[in-house]
Amino acid sequence: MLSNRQLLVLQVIIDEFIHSAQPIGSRAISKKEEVSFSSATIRNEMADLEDLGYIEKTHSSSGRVPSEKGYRFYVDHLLSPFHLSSADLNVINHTFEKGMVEFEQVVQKSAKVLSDLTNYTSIILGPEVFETKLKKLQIISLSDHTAVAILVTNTGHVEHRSFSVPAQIQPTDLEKLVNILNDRLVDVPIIQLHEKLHTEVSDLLNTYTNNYDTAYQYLKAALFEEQPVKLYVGGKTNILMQPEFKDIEKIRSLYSIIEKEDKLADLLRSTSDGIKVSIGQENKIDAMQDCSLITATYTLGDRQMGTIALLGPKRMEYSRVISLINVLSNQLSRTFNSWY
Amino acid sequence: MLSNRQLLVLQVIIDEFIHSAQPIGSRAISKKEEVSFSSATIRNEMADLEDLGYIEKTHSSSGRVPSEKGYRFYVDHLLSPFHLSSADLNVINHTFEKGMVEFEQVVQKSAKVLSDLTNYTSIILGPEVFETKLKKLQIISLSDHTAVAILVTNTGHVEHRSFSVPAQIQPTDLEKLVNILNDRLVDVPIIQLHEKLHTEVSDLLNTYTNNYDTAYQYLKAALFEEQPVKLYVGGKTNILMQPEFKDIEKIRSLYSIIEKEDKLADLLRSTSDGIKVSIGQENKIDAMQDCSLITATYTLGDRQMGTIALLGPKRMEYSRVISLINVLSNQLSRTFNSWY
DNA sequence: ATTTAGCACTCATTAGATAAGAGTGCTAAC
DNA sequence: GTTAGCACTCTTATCTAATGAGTGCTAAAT
Repeated sequence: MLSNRQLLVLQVIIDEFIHSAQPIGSRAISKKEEVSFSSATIRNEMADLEDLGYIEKTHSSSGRVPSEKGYRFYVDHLLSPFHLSSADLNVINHTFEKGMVEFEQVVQKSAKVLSDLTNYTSIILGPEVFETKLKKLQIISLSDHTAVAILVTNTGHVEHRSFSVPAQIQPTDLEKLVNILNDRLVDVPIIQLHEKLHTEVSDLLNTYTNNYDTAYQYLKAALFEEQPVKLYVGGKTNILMQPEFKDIEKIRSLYSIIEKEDKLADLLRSTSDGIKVSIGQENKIDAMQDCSLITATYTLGDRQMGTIALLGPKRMEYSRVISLINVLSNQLSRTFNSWY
Repeated sequence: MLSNRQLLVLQVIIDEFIHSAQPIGSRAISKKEEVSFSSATIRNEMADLEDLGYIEKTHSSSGRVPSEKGYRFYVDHLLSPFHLSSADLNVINHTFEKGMVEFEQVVQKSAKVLSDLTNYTSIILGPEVFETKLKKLQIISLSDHTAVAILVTNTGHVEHRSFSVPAQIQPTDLEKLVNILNDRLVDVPIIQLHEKLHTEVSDLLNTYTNNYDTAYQYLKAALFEEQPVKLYVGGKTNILMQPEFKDIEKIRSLYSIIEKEDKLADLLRSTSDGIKVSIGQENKIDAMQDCSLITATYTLGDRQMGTIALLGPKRMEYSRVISLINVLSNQLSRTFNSWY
């Protein structure tokens, strides 16, 4: 169990290091006004903290740097609730106050705000389509052999896909097909669409000429095959500002992860409720071993809807960042809930 | 006027430098099999080439490096037609052979192919909407106070925007409005849409109740206000591989340009027909002073439709890259033309 | 009149050597 | 328990050769 003085010393070291990115020496600590002990005393405490694994030296006579265990302890026990500046709150509120009515827009702006305010890289996943239902399905012929299929959800999301129409299918066939599908599928949750298509609709279609069947195959391929991940990344270049990433090799490996959207999406999707902080090695992904990832979920009703995350160096402004993410994920939840 | 031998020396220097990124010395040149002179002779020629401004030293006793004037001369006069490897051609053909039917898809894939094959950063602008016409306009009510407007062009492009519907407007109002608009505007080129809306339609609408007018204002705002630039960038991280960008500061300033899509779009839009190479200072943009930008246009009929570009270090594989861009822009033109 | 061999000279890069400074760990005194 | 004092360690910066790649020039060879 750490003594109060050890807690204080650890706190000061981490706070200072977060700002300076430089190893912290005993003298620097003893000079802080909340500390009233000599540097020699601090040195003794530091030696103990090092033995316990909370801090490290970069070389035998250097100041101390937080270890991952140190960060972990800091995040779990030393984080005082942070008072966001009214400037920060203003920026966020200002973003949300103009009436946005589209998922994408809201999420994209959120990602931007978050990365701008923190100077880290923001990643937002979702929203997932649990509650979204089919509002309308439509096929519009463009020419004899091409058409575009459009799917609209009750959330205002529009999915579309062009496809080429085989010669044996008439535009009227497509029209009838769409009518049938609309009859049957409107208000069906998107997530069940695939299943419903198989069970209910294909029977129905089989009673008609086989033209419908082919047309249906095409339509299915066009609209439902790939549900691309919706991932929004903001402030990619902020990484370049961090002194811990002055090494091009590190940047490269980190960027190559960020570009792999599906990997990243899986990572965020696996998050459970609430705010979670992964520090360094706690991250499964190799290239993130020098990073911290903070994730929070936003919800619609009691349903988890998506994840909002921030990627930065281990030396993160945890306190402020967690508050910001908190505010923002709540704001997201509130906004989406207000729509339905 | 340069002698044949000077041309040869210049060519070898640039070719070598493009591959090694290292200053080229006289001995290395004299060893090349196409060169049959001693290093001393080469040195004399190099001194002349330097006086003429085609090559430079990095310091007083270093080998030579091409100057921008040298690159310019190389591109203008020394570029032998490059035989693309069949591997390269295969990759490109393979990309285009599966029946893609959507602008976006084609352009996106092209950007990816181009950056993958070259290891530079590809930027594709467009396609512009000269020839595209309105195919269908639609408004779908999502709830009492929100709706989504969808615009479909004859090219299969779908534009959509959610908006909130003021209380005084009824869903039926919207329906009527859309019917009127569809009657009048289908097959009107997108580019004239704005104008036509003002001249023809607003008169028409004014004869009805003013509800239409408000609804129309909303619709206009939702659909036509901002025509976002369609810019596709591939291989952003390839920049990190280039030895000339080992300086974080340079990377940062270059990325900050790439992120400013509108600036970039303006840059590409200003391109005239054919292939154009901008080397270093020839680029207007400060952050690109160490880069070369190669642009080509693709066309629909005789109409310039968009621009395809490649951004890399001045030390670019001009020959190969230009051939690739050529093939790809032709392929783009061919694909689009085959659709209409 | 070219071309080339030879050589002095320049400059970047590297390695070692030294000095300064920051910070520690330990001991002994308070 | 706390602190002053001091030896010790390691980093960083600066300096000095030493090395080597490459040039420019001169004089000889073709």
